This record gives sequence, C-alpha cells and structure tokens, in this order.
Amino acid sequence: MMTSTQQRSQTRRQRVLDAALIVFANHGYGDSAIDEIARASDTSKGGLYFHFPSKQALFLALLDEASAALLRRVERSMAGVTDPLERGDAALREVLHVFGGHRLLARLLLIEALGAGKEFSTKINDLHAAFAALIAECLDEAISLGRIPPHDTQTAAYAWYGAVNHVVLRWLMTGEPRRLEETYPALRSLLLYGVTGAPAEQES
Amino acid sequence: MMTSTQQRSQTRRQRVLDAALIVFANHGYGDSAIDEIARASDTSKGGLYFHFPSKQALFLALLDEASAALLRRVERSMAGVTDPLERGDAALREVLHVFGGHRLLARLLLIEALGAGKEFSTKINDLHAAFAALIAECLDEAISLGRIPPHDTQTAAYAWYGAVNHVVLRWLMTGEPRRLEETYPALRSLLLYGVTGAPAEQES
Amino acid sequence: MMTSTQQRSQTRRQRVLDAALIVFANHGYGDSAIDEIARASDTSKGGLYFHFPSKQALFLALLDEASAALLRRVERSMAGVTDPLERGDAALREVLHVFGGHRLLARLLLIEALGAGKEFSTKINDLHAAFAALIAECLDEAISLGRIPPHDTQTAAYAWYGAVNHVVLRWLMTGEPRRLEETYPALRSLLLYGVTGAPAEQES
Amino acid sequence: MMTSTQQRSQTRRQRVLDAALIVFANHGYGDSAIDEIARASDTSKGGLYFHFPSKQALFLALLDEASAALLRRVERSMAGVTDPLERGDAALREVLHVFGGHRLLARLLLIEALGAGKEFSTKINDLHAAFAALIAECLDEAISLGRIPPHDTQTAAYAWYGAVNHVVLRWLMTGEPRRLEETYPALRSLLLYGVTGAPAEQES
DNA sequence: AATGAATGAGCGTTCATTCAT
DNA sequence: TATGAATGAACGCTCATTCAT
Repeated sequence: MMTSTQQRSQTRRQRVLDAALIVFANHGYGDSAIDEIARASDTSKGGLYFHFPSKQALFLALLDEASAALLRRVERSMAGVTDPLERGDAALREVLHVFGGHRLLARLLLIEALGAGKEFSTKINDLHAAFAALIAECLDEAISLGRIPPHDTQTAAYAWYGAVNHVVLRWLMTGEPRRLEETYPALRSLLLYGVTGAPAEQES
Repeated sequence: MMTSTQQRSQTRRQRVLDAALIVFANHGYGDSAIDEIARASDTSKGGLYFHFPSKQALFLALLDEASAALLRRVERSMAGVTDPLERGDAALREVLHVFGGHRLLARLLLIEALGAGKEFSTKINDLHAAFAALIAECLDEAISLGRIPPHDTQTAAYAWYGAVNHVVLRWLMTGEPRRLEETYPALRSLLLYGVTGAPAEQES
Repeated sequence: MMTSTQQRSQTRRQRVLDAALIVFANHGYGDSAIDEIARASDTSKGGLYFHFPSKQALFLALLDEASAALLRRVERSMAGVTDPLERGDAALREVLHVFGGHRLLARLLLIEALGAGKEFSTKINDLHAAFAALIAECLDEAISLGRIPPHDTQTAAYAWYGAVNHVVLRWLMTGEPRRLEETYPALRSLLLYGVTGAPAEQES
Repeated sequence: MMTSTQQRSQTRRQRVLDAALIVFANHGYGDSAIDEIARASDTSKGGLYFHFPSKQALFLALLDEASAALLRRVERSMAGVTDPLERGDAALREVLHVFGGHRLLARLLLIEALGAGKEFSTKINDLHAAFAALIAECLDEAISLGRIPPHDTQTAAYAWYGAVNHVVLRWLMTGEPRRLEETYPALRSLLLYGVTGAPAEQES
C-alpha cells in the first residue's frame, strides 16, 4: 500500500516520462535539453534529477517503458491464437495499429533511439531480438506443423520485422499513406507469399 | 587541366570526407567533434572549414557521396539484366555485397543518418525513395509481363528494402551472421515467395 | 520579501554589471571577452549567462543602467531650479561632475558605445535624444519667457550637448585638463554667449 | 617618373583604400573582415597584404588619408580669409559641407574610429587637436584684435568642434535634418553668440 | 522532495595572418 | 606581385550536472 507521498512521487515520475517522450521524439536525444523536459513536466531541473540520475538514465527508462508497452500489446494480441501463421498475422496487425496510433512512440523507437549513441544500442537490440524471437517462434512452429517449408527463420524473422519497420518509417517521414494501417494487405501478402504472390488457387 | 594547387586542394577535400566517414560512423553526428575530424584528416580546423562551410554541410556532403556511390553500384549491377525479377535479385545481392564490404558506409546510412536530426531526413528520404523506385520499377515490369500478380508495388518496394536494411542492421549491431552475404538465400526466398515458401513445382 | 537566495542572485547580477563596466570601458565591446568579465565578477561563464542571455544583452543592460543613472542625476540636479537658463547651467555642472567622477562611465557612454555596432545605436540615440530634450525644454521655456531670442532649439540642444561631450572626450583621451570641472566657466560662457562673449552689461 | 608597374601598384593600393572606407564605415573596424575588403577591391587576401602589412595598418592608413583630406579641405577654405571670425565661419561651413557630402567619411571619423580600440586613439586625437588648433588660432587672433573678449580658447575650440560633430552625429544616426547644411545658421549663431543670441542691435 | 542558481568542460565557428606556388 | 589554401588561437554560447537552501 502506498502512502500519498509515494503516490505523488510516482505521478511526477510518470509526468516526466510523458514529457520526455514528447521532447525526445520531437528533437532527438542529442537536441533535447533537460531544461525543456523539466519545463514540459511542470518540474524543476533538480526535481527531474531526483527521479532520474542522468539524461541517459531517463532516456533508457523511456526506451524500456516504450519497448515493454509495445511488446506487451503485441504479445497480448498473439495470445490465444493457435494457428502460428495467424499469430504472425495478428502481430503484424497490432504493430501497425499501435504505431499508427502513437506517432511519437514510433519516432522514438524507430528513429531517435537508433542514432542516440552506442549506449542505447543494447536496448534497441533487445527490442529487435524480442520481436524476432516472437516471429521466429511462429515460423518454427509452422515449420514443425508442416505448414511451411523449413528455412532460416532467424533471418526471415528479422526481415519480417524490418519490412514492417520500414513501411512505418516511410509513414513517419513522408506521411504516406495517410493511415498506416492501409499498408496491411500489401505487407501481409508480401510476408506470406513474397512478390510472386499467393500460389495459384488449386482447381484451375 | 588542373594546377597542382587545385589538385592538392581536391586531395585534401577527399581526405576530410574520408575522415568524416570514419568519425561520424563511429560516434554519430552529434558526438563527433569537428576537431576530431580535422585531426583525423591531418588538417587544421580552419582548413576543414575552407572546404565545408559547416559541420552540417560536411555531413550532408558525406551523405550525398555515400548515397550516390551506393546507388551507382546497385544500378550498375542491375543494368543489362533483362528479367525484372532477376534484376531485383541482382540489386539484393549488390546491396548485401556493398554493405558487407563497407561496414562504415552501412553504419552511416542505416544508423547515424537517421537520428541526426530533421535537417538530414530529406537526404535519407531521397535515398529510400530512390531505392524504392528501383525496386518498384522491377515489380511493375514483372506485373506487366504477367510474371507476378498485381499488387501495391509502392509498399512492397519499401518493405523489400526494409527487410534488407534490417538484416544489415542486425549484422551491424550484433555481428550476426559473420558474413552478411550469408543472408542472401533466406532473404531471396522470403522476398520472392514469402514465409510460405516457393510454390510446389507445377510439373505442367 | 526576498529569500536569501534571491538576494544573492541579485548581488551576483550586480557584480557582473560592475565587472562589465570595467572590462567594456577598458577594452571596448569587441575586444572584451565574456571570459574576462566572468573572471572579474568572480563568477563562472555559465553563471553570467544565467543572468544575461548574451554578450549583447549584457552590454545593453549596462548601457541602460549607465544611461539611466546619468540622466537621473542630471534631472535631479535640474529639479527645483525655476529659471530655465539656470536649469541648463545646473545640467552642465552636473554632467561635468558625474563624468569627472566616473571616468569609466564616461568612456562607456562616450566612446565604446558608439563604435560597438548598429545594434547599440538605438540606445545611444535614446540617450542623446533625452539629453537634447532636456536642454531644448530649457531653451524653449527661456524663449517663451522672452529671456532669449527664438531659434532652432533642436539643433542648439544637440550642439550644446556635443560641446560638452567633446570636452569630456578630450579629458578622457588626453587627460587635459586634470580636473574636468575646470572647463565649466569656459563652457558656460561659450554656451550662453558664444565666442563673442557676454554682451556689455546694459546698466539699465 | 613612374613605371607602369608602379602605377598599377598605386592604383590597386588606392582601390583597396576605397573599398576599406566603404566596408569599415558600414560595419565598423571589428566587424569588417579582411576577406570582404579584398573582395570589394577586386583583389585577393594575399594581394591586400602585399600593400598593407596588417588590418590595423590598413585602418590607420585609411584614417590618415581621411583625416588629411578633411583637414586639407577645411584649411583651404580658411586660406585667404583675413577676418579671424569669418575664418572660423568658413571652417564651419566647410566641415558641414564635406561631411554632408561624404556620409561614409563622417561615419568613419566620427563613429567607427572611436570604438576601434586604443591603437587608433592617437590618430583621432591628432585630428581633434589639429581642428582645435585651427579654431583656437582664429579665436586667439580675434582676441588679440580686440574683436572678442579673452577666454579659455583651448576649451572653447574643443567645444566648438564638439558642437559641430554632435550635430553631424545626429544627422548620421537619425537622418535629421535631411540636409546637414541646414544646421549651419543655428550652429553659427550658437557658436558666435551662444543661446542668448546676438547682442541686441544697437540703437534700440 | 523540490528548487533554481551556479558550474565548467566542450563545441562550432570566425578570421587575421602566413606561405607555397 | 598576386593567389587562395591552410593555420590555429580565440571566442560566444550550450547544457548536463551539482548543491545550498
């Protein structure tokens, strides 16, 4: 049970994280000033430093939270879907849905976290690896079920995620297409059947 | 005909660009000091500023040069290949080959240029768009030849490039696989046939 | 009521202004380094920038303060003197007295502020205009009282102030005369009666 | 007799001085770049340094030339005028005439030369002293002729010149009055008779 | 817990001057 | 004589971090 003091502390901590998302996602890590985040969280610089020991730690905490939120939602959308390929499909839909609804989250994870320096690579690596594991698991299960032929599921999983990411990136940087989720059919088709398309329906 | 003074000037300009690639690719744009680039090019800071009016201009010139070199090589590898799908295949091989042989180039274009700030988005957008156009052209031609079914070639082209990029990214950040070009078969298969694999030979 | 923190902050702000007067007046605006002003105020560079957003702003604040102080003293010396010509006389005495006692203030306002660039012209213009207005007011009143004949009081007022300034300038640059206030009789006579001297007493 | 090579050298030297007047008068000493003067004189930086050993030397040469030209014209206008007070009057008219027709010269001598640093004070002092000597000589002669009563001619001469300067300054900084020479009557009256005006015409 | 004044290392940029050609 | 590439010291300013209150 939390005392009200602890609650207020948590609230403020969250306010800082919220502001940090906005500021970091808009200016990038290097061009974001602690001052601005403090101002945006209605806190003083000293207050911010009470909750986070350094700018780096704040950014890492933000990446942690953002990655975890994204993964949680994707995992939940996959839970309960028994067919492995449909599970991958659910992941695809959810990624597009989440990023499509959280432009800032997308900017943070796909753009700003990358160029922020080696200190953060690990975090981003972890996220990529977690996603790849999620997808690779689907593929491996599909293979073991004989639904798809065996292949290098590691590389395929990374490629799968990269394809999605890059489409999100285009949306972030050019604004096209207007609604990110419009890309779902094309992505689904490419990932399932490649550019050569679905196999001709049997029974010609 | 060039005077020897002009020749030395060009040489020095190139030395600066070479050093800039190394420094920017290793530390990122924000964490690279002009001082360090000057030192690495065996030049004075003032000398560097004689050739490039600002840090930003230097980075942009480097991005220009790197993008152009990459595109040139990929386009050359596609030239003369008549079959559109084989042309895409050639592009895939060449991208893996170039990046596999130029880790710094890969870091610069895939990692550091992204997070360096809005001023550089345009340049990176241009590169992405140029690649997408190259691939979309292959796909469109393949469609018009009846080799593959019609679909959203824009999105597919971005996804195609994104899949490749992300595999390169894994290689850059984790070192796996040891030789980037090992990913070629898996990527080729995924892009052509998706995760469901090549259609069973038809035996017409 | 001020907290002691705020008090110390005000103190430090004033220390910076004091040091700025010394440094700017001795080296001129362009040749004064912010570092030196910081050192002279027993402050860090960052501390200085906390109180003044730029070198220019610091110089402007200093000009503001110095101009206001000078004007305030001259206006006070004129207050309560009913005869307009005696009021002008009081202004003359006070200007010589203030500048004679504040060599740095004189250097700042008469020498360094002029050549510091167009950004500061406005400030100096304002000071000149305020002085001219003060004098022109005396002259206009004297005219309306019939004490002196009507003439171009604007130009006369600027000339009046210019005559004084230039004598101060000589004192600043050559050190002559030793005590600036020695110039009072000659200036008074020139301004009142010109080089042709006082009219022969009328003995009505 | 000059060889054509020497002539060309003199020409170029003069071109540099002409450009320097424009650039220094417009930006001030500190904010003028040697580069810009070189460009404005259709010369290279190295070429400029052939004629003048340093920026300081160039500025000094320019001040020398400008001061000498001004003094020469004023002295010529006074030559041949026998009445000492009319000689002062001629000087006044000529100063207003020269500055009124050479805004850049006026800026250079009255504004930019002052704040340019201690190195140039001597030059400006010399100019002021020369002017004061010119005026003081008139006054002394007028006194010895009994035309005006004896007084501190040194201070009066400086004040005389300062009054004129300040009116020129107002014209430079505010643009008023439109034609500088319009200030002549007011200045003449002030300098001759002071603010109390011409002695009442005899025979009232 | 929170404030905000203060610190100081570090950076991008400028520019008078030099010098090989 | 003249060119312009090169030098390097110096400067204004920023900002993550600290700390007295």
